[in-house]
Amino acid sequence: MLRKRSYALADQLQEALGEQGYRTTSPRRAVLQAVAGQERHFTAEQLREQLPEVGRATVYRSLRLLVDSGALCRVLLEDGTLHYQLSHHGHHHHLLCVECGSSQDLLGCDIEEQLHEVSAAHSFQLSGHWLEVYGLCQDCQLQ
Amino acid sequence: MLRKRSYALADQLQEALGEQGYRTTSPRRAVLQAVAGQERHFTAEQLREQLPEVGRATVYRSLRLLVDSGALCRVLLEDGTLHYQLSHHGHHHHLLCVECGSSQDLLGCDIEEQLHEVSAAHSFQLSGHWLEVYGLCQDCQLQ
DNA sequence: GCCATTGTTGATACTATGTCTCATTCAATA
DNA sequence: TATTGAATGAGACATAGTATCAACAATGGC
Repeated sequence: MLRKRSYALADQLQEALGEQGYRTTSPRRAVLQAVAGQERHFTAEQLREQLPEVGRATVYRSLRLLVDSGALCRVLLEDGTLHYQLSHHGHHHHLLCVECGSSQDLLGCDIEEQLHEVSAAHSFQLSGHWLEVYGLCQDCQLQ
Repeated sequence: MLRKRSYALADQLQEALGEQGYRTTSPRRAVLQAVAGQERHFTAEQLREQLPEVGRATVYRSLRLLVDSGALCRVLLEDGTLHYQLSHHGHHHHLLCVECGSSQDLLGCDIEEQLHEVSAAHSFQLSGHWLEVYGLCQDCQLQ
């Protein structure tokens, strides 16, 4: 079931890259499948360990490609390490559980709007921002 | 004038560390003076270049000390590099100019409050967050 | 002022997380 | 199927630190 879903997702990612002129190669396909099979955010090295047959540089290159194309987003954990995560929506933020490592997308919030207002008040022309939110998810609060 | 001010600031930092039981040593004093003399955010390596007589490890150790004591804060630039900056206020955020590298503190904003509300709506118990805002400062908009 | 204690230093090795180079390989397409 | 340029992978290099440990030195008690 999961396997089926992640194959479908890998196909979808592959197709998206194809439309951007990138070739279908077997190392690339292996990376896409591994990425599609992740259940949580992951580090580049974690992914690489799952792909001993793919060169290090290729894993990193593929990750960059996926981030640039919007399929993956980078997530900054509280300890400063950078993780990657499948990105289902456009620009959004994450609620990261510091206990179990799960993450929820933070939706339906108008932080952007408020940032625009406050920036304007400082005569600052906003072009981007980075926001991560840390805490305990519902499950971890009970333990 | 600037020199006088940065000596005074260095003294102040030194004193604060002294109260926490840290010793006054000459390498540490050199780092504090260099930090106090920075006009913008800076990287650890930039600081180290200004202090060829101080060991690398000592520069990094002192920076960590200053961050832990609240005198410095870490700033994440848009390119992913980590900089340090004198911290005048408690917890706050930065408006970082992507053109000239200057930064303003983002004050008088209730992002925290809003994050609490939205987290609650997701049944998430907020414990911390990281926010950086990028754009153009007033001066750079004119050019 | 002198000594003992113990925090601090710095040289160096190591780790983590990438990027770059370049000869080789292989996917797309004509 | 021959061509060609994109993609790969081994390995060097870069960046931003942390760990180790012998030697040093700031502080406090005498």
